[in-house]
Amino acid sequence: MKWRELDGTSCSVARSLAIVGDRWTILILRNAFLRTRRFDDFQAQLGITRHLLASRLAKLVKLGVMSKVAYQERPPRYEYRLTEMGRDWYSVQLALVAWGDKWLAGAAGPPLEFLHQKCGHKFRPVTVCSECREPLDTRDITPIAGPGLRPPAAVTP
Amino acid sequence: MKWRELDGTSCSVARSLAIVGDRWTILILRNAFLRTRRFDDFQAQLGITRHLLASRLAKLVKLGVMSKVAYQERPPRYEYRLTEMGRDWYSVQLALVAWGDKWLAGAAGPPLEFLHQKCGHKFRPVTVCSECREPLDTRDITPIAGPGLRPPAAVTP
DNA sequence: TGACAAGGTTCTATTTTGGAACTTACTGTA
DNA sequence: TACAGTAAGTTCCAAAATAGAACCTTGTCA
Repeated sequence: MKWRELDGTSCSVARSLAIVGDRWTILILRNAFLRTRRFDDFQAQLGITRHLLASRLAKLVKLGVMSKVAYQERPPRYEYRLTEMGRDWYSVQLALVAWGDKWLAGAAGPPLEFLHQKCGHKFRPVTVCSECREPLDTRDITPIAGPGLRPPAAVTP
Repeated sequence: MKWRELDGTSCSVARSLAIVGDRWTILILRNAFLRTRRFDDFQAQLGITRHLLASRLAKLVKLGVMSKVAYQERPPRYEYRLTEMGRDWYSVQLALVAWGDKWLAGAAGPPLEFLHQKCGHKFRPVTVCSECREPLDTRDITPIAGPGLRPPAAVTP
């Protein structure tokens, strides 16, 4: 299977990956959350080649995850900002950070911690059920067919 | 920057990506959560080439995300199961599914829905603060240096 | 006039994938 | 005994993506 066939599958994981499924894209978003906005800043911070950066940013803009906004007219200069869709990616990033902190940080502890302004505490993100607010565990969850499911269901669930 | 340099960086996103940062790996884990365990089943369900599947499974085993267990002796046959580290990946997958469902499912609705056995309801995963249990919003969160932070902090946060 | 800046594009070499066929070690059937 | 089948890989070559560096464009500033 080629990658461009992925977003046609009937699976939200696959469809998400068709957009953000390469590592550079995820790192670009990470830095966008840390307030990076300009081409040269992304390039310097990430060490990505300019060629790939241009193509990834264009893709993110095309798909609505970021928007390209002129911040001056002469000469024309642009910056890249997260859209609402892009800001919403934050929950995935938090989950990714939590996983890395738990399993990969080792004895040194996590490289970054997070402060929740609303309550003033350092926190970990916890994924809970929208209905009962209990933390979710794999074994308590049963996937069922949704309205958008297309066959072949068993092949690409 | 080459990919093998990534896991040396002082960032949990980058370190996580060094393990699960390609699309096939994430799809392998997706199917593992749907109870796939054997080489040929992964291959048939995903349409991945056998070559890549072998290399990705080997990597997941080496890094402790999955384990390779013999399920018969003669002839020797193996299956791949999620370890605790692998099962813990589920929160990331849930976040990914939720993002895809929200932004990519379109009018048809999500392809899969999830039932929470504990409360009996269909649910969405919600990411909340471990301290105050309020849902997290990007703008309420401030990253601060953690114990595992190594310079250059500004370059690869 | 020349140096500098931001935001790209173009070029080639290297690395990674995709696709298909082949291998190994056994089992079950004719 | 020969032959087909199964699970889990490995090998090979062609096609696609990435890395690294240089170059281009439009403008400002000294």
